[in-house]
Amino acid sequence: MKSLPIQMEISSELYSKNPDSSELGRKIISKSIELINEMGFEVFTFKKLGLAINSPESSIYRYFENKHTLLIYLTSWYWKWTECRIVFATTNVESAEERLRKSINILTKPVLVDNAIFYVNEVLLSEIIFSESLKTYHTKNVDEENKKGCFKAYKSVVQRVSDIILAISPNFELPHMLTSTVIEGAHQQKYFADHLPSLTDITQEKDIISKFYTELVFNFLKK
Amino acid sequence: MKSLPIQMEISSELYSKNPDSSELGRKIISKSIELINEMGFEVFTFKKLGLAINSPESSIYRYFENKHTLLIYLTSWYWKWTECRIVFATTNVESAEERLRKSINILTKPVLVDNAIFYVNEVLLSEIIFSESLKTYHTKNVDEENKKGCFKAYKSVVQRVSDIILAISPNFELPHMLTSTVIEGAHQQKYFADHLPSLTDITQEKDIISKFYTELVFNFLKK
DNA sequence: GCAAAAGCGATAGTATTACTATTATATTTG
DNA sequence: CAAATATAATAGTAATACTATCGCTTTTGC
Repeated sequence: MKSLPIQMEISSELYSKNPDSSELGRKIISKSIELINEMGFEVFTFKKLGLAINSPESSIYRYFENKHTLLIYLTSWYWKWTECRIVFATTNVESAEERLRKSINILTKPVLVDNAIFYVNEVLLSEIIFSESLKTYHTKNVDEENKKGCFKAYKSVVQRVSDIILAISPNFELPHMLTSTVIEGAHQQKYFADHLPSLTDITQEKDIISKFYTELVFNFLKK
Repeated sequence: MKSLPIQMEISSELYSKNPDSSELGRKIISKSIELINEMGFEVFTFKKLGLAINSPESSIYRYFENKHTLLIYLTSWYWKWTECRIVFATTNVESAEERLRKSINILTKPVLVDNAIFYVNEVLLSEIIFSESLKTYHTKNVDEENKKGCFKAYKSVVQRVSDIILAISPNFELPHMLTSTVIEGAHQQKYFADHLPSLTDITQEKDIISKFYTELVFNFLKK
């Protein structure tokens, strides 16, 4: 995708002060993506982030309540952006099968180029999503945060893909289940390949994950 | 399954002192299952556990290095036990298809009765596995813990199911991927049904999850 | 049956994390 | 240019996740 004149509009529930509105805010986003990727989300702290951008911890708290909220922000950003990519990849494509194929491709492969928004490294961000996005909703506060709309962007992507599935098989009753199985499954299989290889079968290229889920879906819908 | 004269043998890497060897140890296991289930793993602490069993925090540390190790222990216990259930359900069953069907059933449904080992409530434990077991390996120390053998019990289950799949489709190249997709997918879909319902399609009975993954697998293998 | 070892309870203490508060200075804005 | 706002610098707090010590009890090994 070439650089597009877009700006991700992130729901104001997800920050205290919009990080897109200031130099410091953009530095927070940019550097946190780098750091979370390097050290992992658990080890990452606002103190370390502050050190890395030469700002006190307390300044970061003006933008985000805590590091968990920041992760939700990053994840939402990613899903908004992914929705854009899906829309661009599928508009004017007549065949619903082809639209689904392209969507699954986008959802199951890590991002390889970085050029949409200058202060966001989409390649690193997608790595974070693949390995850490589970942590956005596997918490004590899921229900509360869900009510606040923290996961809207993700749901919207799932809904969009479900709609494509329904265009292919109008009577299929579990399109959301199928879609979320593919998305989360692809993330997990990549994680397994990197850390617990005996839970997967990846020896060669990792595109096997994408192929696997594509086949899984199309075999299921063709029954 | 009727009560069986078995004892789960848990690798000694997973504890400092074997909790099965003393009253206090068994109380730790028993109560931690209750507490983690009630309050969630994040909120659970050894301090709270100590309070609940009237023992000091420090005594618990004699059994487990930290609460994460305890979760790995519980998870391993569950997988050992699940492997037993799969073995019992599939021995003397001639048809590989039937063996696979039974295995998927065991893997995708939460446990409903509790009677294998007196100090372990298997119903609650399975709830913990469905909602929290991801947290055993989504950490900074995965690789290290994997080397120590912390996930052997889980891998063994995946291997066993993969073997059944290969008995059906000897040339299929991704049996582990398929198996772990089913296990983790079923856990996740239940979690979604409970907390993020728009990511799934569950309105009626939850057995739909089991049916979905059974169909998914058999459609895939029948191609 | 007794000495040595191990297990346990009670308590105290430490380092780190995840914030919150305060104030002075700098920057923006109306 | 005055008022509002943002930031830097620093300090402080509560909770968590351990670690250490010590005296008492129970177990065990001979």
